[in-house]
Amino acid sequence: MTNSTADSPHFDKADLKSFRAKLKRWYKVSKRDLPWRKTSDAYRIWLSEIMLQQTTVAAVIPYYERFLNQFPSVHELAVAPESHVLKLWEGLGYYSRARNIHKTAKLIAQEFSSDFPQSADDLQKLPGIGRYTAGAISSFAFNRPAPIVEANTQRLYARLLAYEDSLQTTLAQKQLWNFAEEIVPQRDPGEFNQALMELGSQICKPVDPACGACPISKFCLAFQQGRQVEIPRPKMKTELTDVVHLCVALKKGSKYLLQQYAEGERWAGLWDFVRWEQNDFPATLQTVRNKCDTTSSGLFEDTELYAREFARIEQLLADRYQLNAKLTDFRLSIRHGVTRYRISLMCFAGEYVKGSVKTISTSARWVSKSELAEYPLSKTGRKFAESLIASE
DNA sequence: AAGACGTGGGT
DNA sequence: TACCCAAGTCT
Repeated sequence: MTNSTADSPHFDKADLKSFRAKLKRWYKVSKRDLPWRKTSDAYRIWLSEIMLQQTTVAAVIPYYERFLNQFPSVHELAVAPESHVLKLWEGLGYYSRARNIHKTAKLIAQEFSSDFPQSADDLQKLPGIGRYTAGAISSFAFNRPAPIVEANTQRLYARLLAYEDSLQTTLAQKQLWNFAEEIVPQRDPGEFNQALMELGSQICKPVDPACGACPISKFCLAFQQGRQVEIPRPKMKTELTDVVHLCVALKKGSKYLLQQYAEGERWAGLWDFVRWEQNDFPATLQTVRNKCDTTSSGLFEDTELYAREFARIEQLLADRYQLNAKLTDFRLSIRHGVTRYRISLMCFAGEYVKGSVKTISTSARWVSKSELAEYPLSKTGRKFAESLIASE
């Protein structure tokens, strides 16, 4: 092997052959028994790859099973309404994946008579399929010798090459893809690629890599130099921004007001109670929240505090949506992170009085308690809904 | 080309 | 607690 800045091949022929053989032998006995490894059905491979984007295996498995149960083939998926797809995706995150997988299913059913393209280049033209996913489907399902680079293999390649520079640059990515291209075999490329990923996740871990158990450590430049813990270089960390959201479950009779997030908004396609960002959050409410976080008893006795704060939220609702309501309850405070935001969400409940709900959203609906279960809600929306249902 | 996009688990 | 990370893609 040569150093990481060189563009010449990193393995000679003999090394490469030995590398592949050792990796293969290791994978045969070490591979995990995962649902999507029991099939070569392109539809199932595709679904698993989309679900696994930025998502852990443990989180995916139950979603994968449920999804397949509901949509056994691309046809069933293609003819389903988008809301059903989103409902099955609820809680998994990155919901554009669900919208794209549906879009692509329709394309494949209609334009390709339900047959998946086999080449990585053609696959990559489809919504939600980038270079990695295209290579994965092409190699796993069709045994085409397409290279792959994702989190596990990226780390593995970087260590094999003792790649010192940041991996986030265009140049680094290009070099990693070149390396992947060099090592992928003509014979059993799918198994080879999966073996690389498995090795990356089980042995060549981000922290505390198990080099002692690694079948290919003798080819690893980082290991030879004792630098496997410092390679790859850690990513630059991004600052978190604190934001505050207010959320109100407005009730008219026995129905709650729900709105659907629009295209381009966070949680697009999902539904939630009336909810908005309110960063000039009154300090007094901050106090309420803190009290709620630390103790629940005693909080609800302070009726005066509540009367004052409810009035404030009612005013915000009126100003913002020309919607009149009578708040009755401070239900819960939820904190959660979304990428680079840390959201403090305060959830209130109350009775609708008057005003047009169209001012909230063009797709606002009054929904009964039982119907609530059928709508795809955001994570926090679901928590809130559960707490409302529990106390009814 | 940097930033947006969600959530849960591990340390 | 706070921070890091996970089978990326899109704009």
